[in-house]
Amino acid sequence: MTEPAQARRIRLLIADDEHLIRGAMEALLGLEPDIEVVASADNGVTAAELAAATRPDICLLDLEMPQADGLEAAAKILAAVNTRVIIVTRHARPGVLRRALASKVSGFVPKSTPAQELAHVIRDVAAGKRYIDPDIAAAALTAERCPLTDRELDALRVSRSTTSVAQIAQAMHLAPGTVRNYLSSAMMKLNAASRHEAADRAWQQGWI
Amino acid sequence: MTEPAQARRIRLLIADDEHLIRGAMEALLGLEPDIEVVASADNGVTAAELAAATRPDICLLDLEMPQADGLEAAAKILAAVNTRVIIVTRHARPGVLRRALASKVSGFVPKSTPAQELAHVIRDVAAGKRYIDPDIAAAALTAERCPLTDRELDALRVSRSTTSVAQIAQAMHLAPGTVRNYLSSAMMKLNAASRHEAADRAWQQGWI
DNA sequence: TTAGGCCAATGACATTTGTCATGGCCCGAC
DNA sequence: GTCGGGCCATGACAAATGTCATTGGCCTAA
Repeated sequence: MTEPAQARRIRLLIADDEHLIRGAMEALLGLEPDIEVVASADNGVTAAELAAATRPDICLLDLEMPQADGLEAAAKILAAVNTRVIIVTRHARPGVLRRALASKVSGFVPKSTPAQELAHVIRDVAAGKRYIDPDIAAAALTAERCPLTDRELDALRVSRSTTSVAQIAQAMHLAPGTVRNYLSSAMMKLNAASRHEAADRAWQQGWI
Repeated sequence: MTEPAQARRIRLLIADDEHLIRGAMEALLGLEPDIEVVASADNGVTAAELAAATRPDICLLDLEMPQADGLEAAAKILAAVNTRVIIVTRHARPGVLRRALASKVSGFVPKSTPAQELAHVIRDVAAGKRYIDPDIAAAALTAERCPLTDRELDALRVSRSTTSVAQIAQAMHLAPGTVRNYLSSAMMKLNAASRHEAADRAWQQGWI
């Protein structure tokens, strides 16, 4: 072999909207001898563009980002580029992990992970393994599966950004009464006392 | 002088609830020759305890922390220890800056600050200066002053954590109708269509 | 084919909200 | 002093909200 082990470094893309954190991760991970940061973005859209342009081995995506969140970006990237995705998140809502895994994400870690361990995870994933933070996995497994129907989820989603039932109905092209029914049944299933509470709860669980 | 300039390093306390970020800041700032990280905490209460124990020159406090947030911790620390406080925050709500300055905080920066610049800020503050992020300052100055009365703010505060007016009324020891009036007038002043919207808006502005 | 689930809609209903008019209290201006 | 004006508090009223029962179309699995 003419090529030492060092020569084939892990090419890494980092996406996080907070400059301080992104910079810190770049600096700390760049310090590792076998990791090379080849791109960094502050939102999901440019992350996808840069991934297409630089074809990194691993993409480290923050879940909470403007324009396109980590999951949307992951979907776009994985469809276009042969790479692996690790999602980093602040609040690990159980349902999100389920959706992340469904879209072929390879790693899922909270921001409470020490940088040292994050480097380990990156190496593991680069080697073809998967890594899911044990706490998040446990939470996702103990968490009950979503009891809501598609339209109920839709209604809750829309209700998060609107005030009146009339607006929700208009946005969904439905009769107001129908919307109230969906919201009502969702509230019953989640035993919430108002649609806001229901929407909150569904969001906390990562269902919307 | 037998003591070189290097010998008197800036003693720094870091408090942030996210391990990844805290670790990154410790590592990056500790790399600076004139800065020494002497303590780190993951919540406001232990931050205050450590500040009392280690008496750092500068305390770098995240605004969003469990147990006690950055402002509460700052108040406790400044009352007990002769030190300076820099607040780091994710979402810079205008009103919070006002309150921070009222409690003698010396610096206020968003998490979008590059680490390099953060080091500058630390040095400036250590030298007795103040530093306020220009964007946040501008937002705080252009932001209208709170038009709400004390009771209205109380009602909004409580309404964030309760569902029904009846509960709010009980918590405030008022008749339900009175509470609805406060909420109503607050909604009018903030032209919101529901109390949740009003409470959200007031929170966004940093009034509660 | 039949039963069951989801979707969509409607009408009646009790409750909860938000709005409004009103009155007492205190304080500063004239 | 007394006259507004702001804040606090209340109850009455109309509108929006959530609940419930019911209907029908559609699709899927047994």
